[in-house]
Amino acid sequence: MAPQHPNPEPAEPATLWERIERPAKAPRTTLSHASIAAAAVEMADAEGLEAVSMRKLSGHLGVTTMALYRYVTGKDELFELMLDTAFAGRPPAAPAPGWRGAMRAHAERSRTTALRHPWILELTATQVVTLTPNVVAEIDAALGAFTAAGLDADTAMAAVQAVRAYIRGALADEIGQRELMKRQNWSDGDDLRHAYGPRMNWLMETGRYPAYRDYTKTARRKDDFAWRYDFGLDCVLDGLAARLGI
Amino acid sequence: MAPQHPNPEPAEPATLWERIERPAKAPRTTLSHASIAAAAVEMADAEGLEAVSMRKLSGHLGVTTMALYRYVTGKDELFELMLDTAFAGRPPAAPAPGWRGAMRAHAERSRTTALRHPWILELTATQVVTLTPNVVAEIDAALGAFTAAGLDADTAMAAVQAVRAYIRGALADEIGQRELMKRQNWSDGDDLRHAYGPRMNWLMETGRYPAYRDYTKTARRKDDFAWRYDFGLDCVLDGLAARLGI
DNA sequence: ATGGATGTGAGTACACCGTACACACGACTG
DNA sequence: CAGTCGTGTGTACGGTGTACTCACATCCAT
Repeated sequence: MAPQHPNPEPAEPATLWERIERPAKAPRTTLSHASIAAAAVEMADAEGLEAVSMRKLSGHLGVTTMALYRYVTGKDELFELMLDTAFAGRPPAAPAPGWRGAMRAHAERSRTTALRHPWILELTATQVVTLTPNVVAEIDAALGAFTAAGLDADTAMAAVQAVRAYIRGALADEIGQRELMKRQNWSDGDDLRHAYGPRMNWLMETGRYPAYRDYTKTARRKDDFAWRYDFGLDCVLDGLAARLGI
Repeated sequence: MAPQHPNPEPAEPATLWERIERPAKAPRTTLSHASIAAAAVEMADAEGLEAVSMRKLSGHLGVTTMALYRYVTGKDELFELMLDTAFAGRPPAAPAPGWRGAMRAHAERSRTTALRHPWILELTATQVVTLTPNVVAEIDAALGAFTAAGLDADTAMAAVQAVRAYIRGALADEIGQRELMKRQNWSDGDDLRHAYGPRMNWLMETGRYPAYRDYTKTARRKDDFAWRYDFGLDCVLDGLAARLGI
């Protein structure tokens, strides 16, 4: 055992964001948090989240696998980095009037981001820590919009969570369906339901799901994602307005 | 190459649920879909979803790994089986009056199930196919509740999806926070925020998130999950009632 | 009753994954 | 000019999902 250093640990910066902030000495400048994150996001966009492995990512960057671990303590932190990158560069606070406008803008931005980076939903469900700087900024803005309307901290957070919960769930639904269609090169939802059929048909044949069966036969807006998204969002916002008197 | 059978493939049952239905000849009866699913659910409940591997599961069942593949085409189908099992045995349609009662019951059942099997949310986000028989039954019941109130198929589905989207998102939030607390043996949310601190504190110190910072200091119901859940649910239901005139 | 068909579980093997560890290089600081 | 420390390299280990082949138990038709 070596001379046994007196201080067990000097003062490791510990958190990822703190480490990023100070620009590092830069002896060799091949890699950076930004370049790693960008490459990972690109890979996930193109081939899906499960295609992002430390090996493939390092190969894509022309670097050994273990080099990544200088910037990231493990794959979890890589995911955090990706998440924050996906939510970066979005309009800080669109010129929307009142809390309602702010929440609509928030919802629209969320959908745009999720459609561009479908793996986000998978990530936020798996990941333990999802509160990256850009995500916190988003929540902070929403929170501010409600407190500005006169709500106390608890109620404002409850309102924010109600809206964000809906957004998250609705997007998870939509993305899930879209990914299923994409995976099979289907353009139309009818294709989906047709080849989804082997399972769905059999289930429907059992006659146990009359309402669902009726829906599949008579519905017309089965693929109108945007309409359904806005419809649900309006319900939540209406409910908030009525219930909180704002 | 053997005599080259004329029919390339006789007629494989293909879908998991179809295969389950017919009980199979049963030459050896060590395993069954039910026993596999039950063991997997038990493992996931106890040690988390990531602890469920084909090897560990087979070991737990006293069987070789590959034996499982006689009942399941791959891990995806195992997950499907688990999902369906988790949603099984729930009261088919509680004696709740009207669509509103039905949706409240639906929401409560969903929360109970999610708290009992936290891995469900992780699963539905990752899984391509989440429409297992028991899940479809749930949707069918909800759909029926709305059509009974006079809604057409499209609107009824939009309403169902609005409610289910909120439920899904809200539970994902709650479960995520609870899992984070459980993972560290924290009992209180303050513990969470305290040790979450290294990251959170630093972010807050930047002063970039005034509203969020204010919330962390003045809020009192930070851990009242049930209250927030019901609050958001009521908002959605109020919005539906007002917007659809039901 | 008996012989073959049929499905079951065993065993082996492969490719891939995340990451721990020890080492070599090279630019900045003194 | 010399030393240091951050940076990237190489190797290795344990774990994963699953494809393939083979021995055997059970049931059905004879």
